Amino acid sequence: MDIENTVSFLLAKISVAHRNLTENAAKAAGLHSGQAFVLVELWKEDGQRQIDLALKLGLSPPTVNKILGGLLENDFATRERYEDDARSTRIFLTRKGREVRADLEEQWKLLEERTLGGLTETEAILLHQLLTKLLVDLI
Amino acid sequence: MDIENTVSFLLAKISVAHRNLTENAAKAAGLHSGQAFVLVELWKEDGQRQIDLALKLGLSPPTVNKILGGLLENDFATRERYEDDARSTRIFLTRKGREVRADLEEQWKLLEERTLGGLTETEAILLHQLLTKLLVDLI
DNA sequence: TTTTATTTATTAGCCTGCTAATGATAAATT
DNA sequence: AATTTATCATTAGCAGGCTAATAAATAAAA
Repeated sequence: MDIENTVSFLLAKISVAHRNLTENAAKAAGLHSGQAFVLVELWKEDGQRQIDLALKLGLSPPTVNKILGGLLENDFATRERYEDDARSTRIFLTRKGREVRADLEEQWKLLEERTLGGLTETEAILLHQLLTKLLVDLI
Repeated sequence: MDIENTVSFLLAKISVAHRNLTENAAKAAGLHSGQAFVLVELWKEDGQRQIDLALKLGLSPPTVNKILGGLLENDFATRERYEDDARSTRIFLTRKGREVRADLEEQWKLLEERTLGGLTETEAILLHQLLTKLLVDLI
């Protein structure tokens, strides 16, 4: 078993390198990468409960909770008690949280170009298809 | 710019999911994932300096330093001063560090099967090629 | 030779992930 | 109705990453 010659090994290496790029992209928009992913989810549907965010993001509730701490602290979102269930809270975007979207999307475009820069168009499409399939399998 | 429809977004999602699987694989061999990657490097060449490990692994020196702390503490490796340069240290495998290899390789094989289980042989090969190219570009 | 610059390891502190454990609330069972 | 079980948010604590800052030693330059 040659560990280094596996897809798993490649994925691990790519993860670290790409995560650094992602962090830079988010930083250029005034965010951290984790905050960016939560915002993407809130842009799709505002006012979600933390547990639903965690489920949709594929993250643990404590992780989401921690990320939300940063978003609240930096005024990208607010937390309100859920009327129908006192255990839950709902997360709402602030104006700042809504307006950072354009900025992040621009930075994400640059990130994508950086990521795929060395591949041909055909390779990029193929990679996208394969990763989509891989993600479905991993979940 | 639809962030969710990018390779970068897919990579981020896959990273989290796959990292959890990797951690489990390492755990089954009595390791943490970071320790596994350092050991892979030491199995190729024993007695390396920390800075060289960091360079080859594509990690920052503090990260390697922290991971080594766990490896030393758990008796997988030892740290010795470098005779020719008092700034450096050399990391050597212990017997335990050498013997855990077979175990990790077995677990890694299972990890790889889990990772690629949903893909055909052709897709797996294609993915391996594309990821190899991607990694080279990202570094 | 003396000074300056570079390199190496390390520490501190942060973000992203996780699991385990708590407390509060809601739901289900008896 | 009372008890038990499940759910949700949160805290604590850990590993894997990072940058910035420090101390010590080497290398380079004056």
